[in-house]
Amino acid sequence: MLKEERQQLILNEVDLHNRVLLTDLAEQLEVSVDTVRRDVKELDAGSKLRKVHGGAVSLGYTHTAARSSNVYALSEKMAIAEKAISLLREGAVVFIDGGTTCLEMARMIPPKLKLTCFTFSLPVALQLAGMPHVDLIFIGGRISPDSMISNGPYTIQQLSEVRFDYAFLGTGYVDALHGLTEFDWDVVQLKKAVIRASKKVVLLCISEKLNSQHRFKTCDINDINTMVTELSPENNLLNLFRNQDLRLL
Amino acid sequence: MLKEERQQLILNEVDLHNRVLLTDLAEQLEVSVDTVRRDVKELDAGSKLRKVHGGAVSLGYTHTAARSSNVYALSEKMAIAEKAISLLREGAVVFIDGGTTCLEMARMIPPKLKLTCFTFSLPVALQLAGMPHVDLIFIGGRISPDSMISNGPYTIQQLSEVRFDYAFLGTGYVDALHGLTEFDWDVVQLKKAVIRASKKVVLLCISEKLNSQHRFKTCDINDINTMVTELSPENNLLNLFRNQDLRLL
DNA sequence: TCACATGTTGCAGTTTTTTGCAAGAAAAAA
DNA sequence: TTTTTTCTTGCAAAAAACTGCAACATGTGA
Repeated sequence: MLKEERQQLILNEVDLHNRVLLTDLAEQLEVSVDTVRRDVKELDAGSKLRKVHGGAVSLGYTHTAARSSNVYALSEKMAIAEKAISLLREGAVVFIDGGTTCLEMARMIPPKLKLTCFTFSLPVALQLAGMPHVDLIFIGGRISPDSMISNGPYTIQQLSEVRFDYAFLGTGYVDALHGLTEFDWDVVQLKKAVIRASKKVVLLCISEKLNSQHRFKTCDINDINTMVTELSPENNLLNLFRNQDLRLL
Repeated sequence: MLKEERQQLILNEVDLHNRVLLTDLAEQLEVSVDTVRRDVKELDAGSKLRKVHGGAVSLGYTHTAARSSNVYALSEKMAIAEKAISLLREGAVVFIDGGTTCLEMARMIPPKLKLTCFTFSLPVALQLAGMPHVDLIFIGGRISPDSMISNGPYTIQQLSEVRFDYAFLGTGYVDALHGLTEFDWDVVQLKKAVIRASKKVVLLCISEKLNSQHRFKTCDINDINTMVTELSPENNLLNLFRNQDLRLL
């Protein structure tokens, strides 16, 4: 039997049953487990399936969320994400908000860093689900079609039952005086719940949003422990935020 | 024998059998393996077939192999999805399982049909989240990186608090005698919880899976109300399932 | 016709690929 | 924790691929 042929059969089997054992495949194909293992390794390298301990799983689900081509101010957001990541410690329990900046952060989590991540954002979850070293817990509820995050009383209730070391939050608007504000009342309730559930709150915020505000208030600036922008912490634009306990990064 | 003629015969063989061994060709054509090898190399360079170690495979054959983006047996799954969708009624509260068949079903939900959909599959959720007429509720919990679904006690507990009109389920393995079985014990617990939460259970199952089984049992065939395959309900392959209360579609 | 270039084929020696095996490491299970 | 299973690594045998070479056929031009 040709290697090619064998690998095709492995793919069939995996796609059909979602998950198969190497030993089962070996028996079925009448080759040694080592051979199957090598085949599966190759197919994995070629992104045809995913190799796991003892077997292989189908890749049918995982459209590895290709970054939607046009993210606004991507380079700034990547800079923010990079700084935010430097706050992560092995074994930490963190929450990651929705939004493109937080999504960028999720994407940039180092592949060796073991974390427990909570999120209620589908795109963030999809991103993190592809990382085997990340223990991912999705906070369910009614999904809002606009933001792709779960929201509502059920979600908030679940947030009341957990506790994060760090919450990495985005915001619609931020102002030194008026704090974090949002367009949506629902979103404010949700973010409040996240803040209540976190020991420390890190705000990821592109400098363009500084000194803007809207109707509904999430929290004061003082409720934030660390604010991450793409600017240097010494930048004059941050002067109004240079106070008390707020750490700039 | 002319080289041209010989190469044509090689192509015929490849198209006929999808794969051939160089040694077989050599014997058949009564030339040395080296000659065949050189021919195959040329044909490969001309994209007439694909040369692999020890033989050659047809291009169509490898094309189905390189379906990283495509779903295995897509047309069958679409046929199943279409039939399953015909069971949906305006305003129904349904659960949709993970897996490519169910994902296909989610994708094909008519744009005017108002539904309340529950799921614990990230890809399915992502698909449904884009549909404004669908009220989507994600059942949260720890996300398994393999299957992109939430699982574990938390998920199961939440499932115990809801009630669906219909649950559209996939399965790893199905057998008339042994019922629905899975590779993973966890998955079985989860599916059991779904079945408990549903008034009616619809199994979406490609015919290729019929008469296969694995270690852990989800339920008996009798616990399923409707089984949907891509086959006509009268097909002989379904004879073993033609019993009692099971409705074939 | 002859000399010569060109292309094809088979052979031999060497290199590469594939495969299975075994021992220790790592991971999962009990 | 201990036990079992799986993974990794290195190795060796077998199969296949590659290379260079020689033999042979075919065609070309003098």
